[in-house]
Amino acid sequence: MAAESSPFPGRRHDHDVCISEGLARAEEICRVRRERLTENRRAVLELVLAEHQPVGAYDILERFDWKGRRPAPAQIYRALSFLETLGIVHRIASRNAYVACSGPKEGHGTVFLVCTECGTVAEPNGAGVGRSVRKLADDSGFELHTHILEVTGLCPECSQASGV
Amino acid sequence: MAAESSPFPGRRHDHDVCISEGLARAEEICRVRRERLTENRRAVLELVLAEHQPVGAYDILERFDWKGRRPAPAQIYRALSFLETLGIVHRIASRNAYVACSGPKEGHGTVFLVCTECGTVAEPNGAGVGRSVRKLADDSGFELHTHILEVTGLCPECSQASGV
DNA sequence: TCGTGGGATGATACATCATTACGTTTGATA
DNA sequence: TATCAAACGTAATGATGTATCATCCCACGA
Repeated sequence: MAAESSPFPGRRHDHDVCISEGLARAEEICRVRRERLTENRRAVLELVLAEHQPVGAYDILERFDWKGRRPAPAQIYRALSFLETLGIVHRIASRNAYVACSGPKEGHGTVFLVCTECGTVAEPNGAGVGRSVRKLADDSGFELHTHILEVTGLCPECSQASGV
Repeated sequence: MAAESSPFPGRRHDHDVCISEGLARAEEICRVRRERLTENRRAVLELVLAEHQPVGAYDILERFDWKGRRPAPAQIYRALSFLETLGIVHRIASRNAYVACSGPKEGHGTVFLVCTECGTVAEPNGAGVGRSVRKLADDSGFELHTHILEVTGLCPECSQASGV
């Protein structure tokens, strides 16, 4: 049952759906916020959506073939920070890399499970952890603004594979 | 009462004690593990201990005046990673910076409260959060290895100052 | 005391990640 | 269609982190 509610994508999930849903969400958010999902931003988002692993900015740069040209780093970083403000891309600080948000849930963008074997990143529901963090902050007299939790270990599939 | 158990150093705490205790702990750990706290490592540790704020590797490099010479980055990074394996220095990934460990507690090295105003970093007892994280991992079928929680906000003093 | 072997250092170069600056283009809207 | 802010193109630079390899130093055993 844990597996059914697992935030990890199955081995054979239809990844095209992830991509099209991600793009659709981006378009929707832009529509609501009256922002522009330009060609550049959309192209970067597609490259981030292409995998469930975190991607480095320079990886994106290398894969970025836009009408034969290759843009400068600034262009990638501009798109990435825009997508971050939209909340559809998150930065994994411990890896200097970026992942597409797997969907708007509670605790969204605050907890990441990073598999050290296959690199896959999942965003579980962080509500429980969020409560612990608020309690911790209160007890310490700390006025909480944001928190990021990065967990490393083995995803269900790699855990199985490495001999349970 | 929360204030009394606050993990934050008081405004006028005796910082020399922090430094000497930090060095003493490092010596003790090295003695037990049969490692060498060389001049280089000790000097880097002293510079990290000098503040309760995270320090960048290149900040350390600038302040590093060793017999008139200035070492190369690698030397600082080598000392830092050694001190990290000892568990007396932690890396704050979101800031690419390093802080001295405030002491061996439960949940040690996994939760950091970072004040965005004064930069002070505290390590509260992370036991409660640790339990939430384990539960979260279990529910997701994730085999947990490590976790790092970085919380940003205002420390008690800055929170007071900014008008409660 | 002397040799020896492994860990630590010194130094150079390089790799990776991210931002600044500035002129040009584009697109919404008045 | 005139205007202006936002986004882009490009170059340069800054900030952070590693690789490599020769040399040095120290614990330890002969």
